[in-house]
Amino acid sequence: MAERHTVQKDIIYAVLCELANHPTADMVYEQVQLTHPSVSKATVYRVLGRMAEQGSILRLPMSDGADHFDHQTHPHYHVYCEECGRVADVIMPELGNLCAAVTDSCGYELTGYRVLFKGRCPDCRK
Amino acid sequence: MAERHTVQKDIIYAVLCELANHPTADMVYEQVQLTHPSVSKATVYRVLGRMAEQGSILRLPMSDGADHFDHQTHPHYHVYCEECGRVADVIMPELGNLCAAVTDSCGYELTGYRVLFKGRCPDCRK
DNA sequence: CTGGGTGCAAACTCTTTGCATTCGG
DNA sequence: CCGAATGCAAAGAGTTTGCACCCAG
Repeated sequence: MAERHTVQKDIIYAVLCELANHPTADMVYEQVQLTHPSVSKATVYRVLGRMAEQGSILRLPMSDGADHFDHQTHPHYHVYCEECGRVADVIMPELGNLCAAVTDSCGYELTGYRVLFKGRCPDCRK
Repeated sequence: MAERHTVQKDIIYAVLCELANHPTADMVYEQVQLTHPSVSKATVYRVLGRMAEQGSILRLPMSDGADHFDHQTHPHYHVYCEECGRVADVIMPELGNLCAAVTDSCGYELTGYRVLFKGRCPDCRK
């Protein structure tokens, strides 16, 4: 019943940290392949999904298809470059105060919120 | 070259307004089927996609799979019920001031941002 | 030993696309 | 008429799942 420790988990988490640039599950898979070709895609998806559920990593749903993952779990925001698809961190004060207003206006009990900025990254602007 | 007016467009837009509850393309398709069984799913996706591109409706990417659509085009926010999937409008002051801070912190040229709240709707809370 | 984890391939969901046909202007 | 829009079915991307085998505790 207890969760087990496996080599695959270590590899996948290590790759996620190494890539750092908010990769998709598929990007993680590709990178894992380079050093550990025997790890299957299903395992990468399962491990990332499980870790995201447990809160040890973050799942970042982007507007365009694939979810990205972030090994940084502290609450922060992201910018998505609409030209190259790159994702960067945004440093900004918390918006926690928004939630109260929302509950008041619609009667929903809030559990969280998600903010995603879009634009063009410094490289694409040049 | 000019865009043409077709019956399908009218039907699809009418259904979108009628459903009002931020339906997915598939929900729109199902509803269209009831009265106009000859309209194909591809057309529903194409028409909704085109209208969203032109700005006559909004595409709302949700965390869970399918995109939802909104016939209300003025800028506003949404809450997603994690229990039943329902989407509601959120009345709240604009957050435009956020963008300046973001450009400063990461060097991205901002084109927009997206906010999505999550929680449980009044029905699911009871 | 035992059942959680893995690998593989097939299945699934949402969406897009190629192509022949239709029909609006 | 002419080409934008449609219908159909097949393909595509991203992700999940069933099942037999494997291995961590």
